[in-house]
Amino acid sequence: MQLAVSTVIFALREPDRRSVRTGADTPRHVLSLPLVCRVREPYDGYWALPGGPLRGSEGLADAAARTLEETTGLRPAYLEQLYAFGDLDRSGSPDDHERVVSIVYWALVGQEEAAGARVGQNVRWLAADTLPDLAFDHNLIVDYALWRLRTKVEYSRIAHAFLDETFTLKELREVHELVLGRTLDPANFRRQVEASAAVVPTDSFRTGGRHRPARLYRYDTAIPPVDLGPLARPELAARSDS
Amino acid sequence: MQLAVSTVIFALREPDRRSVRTGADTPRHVLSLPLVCRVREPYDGYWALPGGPLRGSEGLADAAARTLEETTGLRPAYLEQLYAFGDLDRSGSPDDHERVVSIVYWALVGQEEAAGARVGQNVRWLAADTLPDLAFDHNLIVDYALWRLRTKVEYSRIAHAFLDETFTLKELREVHELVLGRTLDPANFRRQVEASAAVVPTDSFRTGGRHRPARLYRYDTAIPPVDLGPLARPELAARSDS
DNA sequence: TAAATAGTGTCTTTAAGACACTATGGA
DNA sequence: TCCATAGTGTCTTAAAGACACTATTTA
Repeated sequence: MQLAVSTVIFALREPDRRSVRTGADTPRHVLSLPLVCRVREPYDGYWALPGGPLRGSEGLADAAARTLEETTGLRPAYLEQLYAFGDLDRSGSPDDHERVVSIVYWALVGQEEAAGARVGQNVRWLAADTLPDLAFDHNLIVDYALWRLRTKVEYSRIAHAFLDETFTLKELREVHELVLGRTLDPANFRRQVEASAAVVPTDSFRTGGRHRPARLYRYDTAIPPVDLGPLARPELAARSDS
Repeated sequence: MQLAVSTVIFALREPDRRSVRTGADTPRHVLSLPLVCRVREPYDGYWALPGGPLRGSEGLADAAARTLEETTGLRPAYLEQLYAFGDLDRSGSPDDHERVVSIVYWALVGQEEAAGARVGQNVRWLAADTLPDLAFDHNLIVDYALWRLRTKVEYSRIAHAFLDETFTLKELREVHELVLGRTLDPANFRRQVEASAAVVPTDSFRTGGRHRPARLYRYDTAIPPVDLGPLARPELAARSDS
């Protein structure tokens, strides 16, 4: 029996230049995740989630953060356990009866951090909504992580993890719109965010557009991004603000 | 490295006869869970969650259902993965550096089923809100399971798992009240349940009280109890109605 | 017929959503 | 000066909660 730890890493990235849509209302960012190309059987040549075996001296979340760092050079702004997969038919090849239990985490990476992502030899970022067939049951795992991300964005503060330290309410709203896949009313969104006390206004403004500058807000770090109940010990790696 | 599967099993049981409160408004049932007394170090003599190592030929949920059956003879009406615990300091004894990763499930058992629970030599049911110090990190695990149960009761249909095939709306409301620890308005509760279409009225009534008989409802099995998104394959063991 | 719970009606409060409106910096 | 977005006001709708009220059975 093998025990592995894998991570579904989400970031908002510049869309591929080869992308067809370059119209006026094309969103500037695409929800993407880094995948690793397998170089041996089973699933030789298929894309797979970054991960690896659990080492003897690290916790589960540590292992997730380590493989995340090894494949992308990034540090996550948010990290949470997703699910433990341990069915017997996961290996794909019916010959192989070696059982693999995968404890999967999911992570969010900020814009600034993601921009400097190291792209290794066998690593590529793919858009989350147009994934090819992945190795093992990794399509199911990504689908589940996407579902968790979408449901959690609506009742928690994890959307901030995609942004830099300060941001306008429009930028925060666009993160929600990108994740949820639908537009949100700017006026109502503003009121909800302000009422939730999740963000704190700063004295700075984002200028440059052909319009009135927008106030910059910052995340109130005193408020935890999600309510994990008794599991409140944060597995969230500290943000690299340096 | 060892991989174990444990289960937090909840049922509503008759309160202990030794219980102090026998006043008029004492609730008839208590949220309880079966625990196993350890007979060796570490934590010799402490109560612990039922569980055991994962066998080579079974899935994770199968292992949870198996240990549940072995310790209590019961079949769960609801079974869901809770969390994977794998920190390095879980063993309790600082000498023992053997790492144990526990994949924990939580289960709900119906009233009829729980009434016939087999009580083994080292098994005892304890009230969930007055637990003693348990072995390992099992207090934290139970706290988290309780938190999940309480939050999930409010937006899903798992409360039905505690009841028999047919039940009155008062009985369903009392389950919610017992789990949530507060009273609910009967009129509003009735409307919410009816609006959710989770239950179907039958033509039978519960008679016997010194009052108007209450209509019996049954759970609409066509509606899944929870929304697990892409993980919708049910891990719920079928209810033993025989 | 009275006790006790089943079940209904309706008012208030709160939050979400739709959408018109004012404010202001920059081309 | 006008465009584009920032930001505000307000109406409608839906849901939750409080609580008075009627209905029906058994002791």
